[in-house]
Amino acid sequence: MRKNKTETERTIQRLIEIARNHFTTNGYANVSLEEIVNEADLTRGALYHHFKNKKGLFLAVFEAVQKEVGEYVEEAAAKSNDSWQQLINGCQAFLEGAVQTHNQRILLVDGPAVLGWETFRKMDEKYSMNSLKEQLQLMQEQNLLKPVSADAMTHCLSGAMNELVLWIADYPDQKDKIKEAMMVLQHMLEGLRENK
Amino acid sequence: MRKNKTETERTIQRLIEIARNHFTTNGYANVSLEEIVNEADLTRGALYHHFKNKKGLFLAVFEAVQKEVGEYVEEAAAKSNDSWQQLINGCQAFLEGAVQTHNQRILLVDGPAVLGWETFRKMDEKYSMNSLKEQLQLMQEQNLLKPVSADAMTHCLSGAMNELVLWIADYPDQKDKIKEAMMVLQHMLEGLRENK
DNA sequence: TAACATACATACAGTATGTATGTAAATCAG
DNA sequence: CTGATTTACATACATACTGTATGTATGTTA
Repeated sequence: MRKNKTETERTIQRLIEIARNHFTTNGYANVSLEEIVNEADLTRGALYHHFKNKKGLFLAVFEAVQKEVGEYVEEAAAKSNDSWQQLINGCQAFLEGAVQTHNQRILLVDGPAVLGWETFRKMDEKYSMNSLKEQLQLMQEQNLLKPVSADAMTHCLSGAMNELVLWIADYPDQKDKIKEAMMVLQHMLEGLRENK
Repeated sequence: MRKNKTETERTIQRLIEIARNHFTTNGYANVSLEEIVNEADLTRGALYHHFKNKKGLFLAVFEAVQKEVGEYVEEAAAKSNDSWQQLINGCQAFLEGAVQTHNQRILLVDGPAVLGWETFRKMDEKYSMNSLKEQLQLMQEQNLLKPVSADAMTHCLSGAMNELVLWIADYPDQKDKIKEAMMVLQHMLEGLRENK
């Protein structure tokens, strides 16, 4: 080979990064692979060597973004020992993480449409949704939450936050909007809290 | 002209209906206009005469679906005089309406991606979201809801329901899932209720 | 060093959108 | 009633993009 393994890996990462930029700013459908490989000083042959097709490239980008946000959420949640506070921290971190750098377009707009709802949901469950669900189930076992369907709760919360992200992303004063959103979320969660 | 006005209108409606079927079953990106016009015994020329482009056709379909669901929601809400019950009725009707006949793919998956988030949100606000927001604001004025951002509440609820629809749609026992979802929604709304 | 694999480049085929142009029928003007 | 114009399409074509097949140089391994 012309290049050693790390060099090749860097090529792949570079393609992912460039693609990520294009996808976030122009949207999946409006991005041609030619633009991407041009910027990477490669040809489409190289791209198709490393990725199955356009969707495959998007999948790689999607995973990267999701992993990034997921880690940010976990990190924030871990800052507290109180289950309830962990949930709140995680929610806020998700809003913050998904809003920034227009991740939301990849995660929430193009993601479902390009990958298909089935694939999208599997990915979402694997990363962000799963940890949320586990947290909610844990809290149910601790009698902190009412004994209603954890699945429904998970999707309810997840959906609420996804939409809130897209709402927030449109405003310049995102800090304020995140506060407003968190107020609502906290109240809603209170409704699910088990009253002792 | 070869045809009178109603005849022309019927051509347009036929195209919208056929397109709707194709979009719901195959998704926007996997539908070629040729398939659609073939089924309508027309050519793409006809389609481009009545619609600006593929996106324009989708927009027409999207509007039709949204209007349909919106009317179903309004109708359900109007069955009660109690504001709180109206909200509950409306929420349930939305779940039912959006779930059926795979409307969800057009409304919630392809919609944002194809139209772009901007356009999608405008449409969504014009139809479904607007009535929800008005209802929430009304309830706030009646001191039924806590005085938190009505915007945030609207998006929160709307997002929750959207995601719930997509979750529910995957199950054969949708009636049960809708019940589960409504349980969670009602609890969450309780958290937003103003305690006298 | 010969066989093979890797990392690309190049060329091409297929398919889809969108546009420009053509045409028959219907309506309208006088 | 007849010529002009508009409507509702069809046809033909230009363009763009994806995906695939093939070629090639370079590195690796036996």
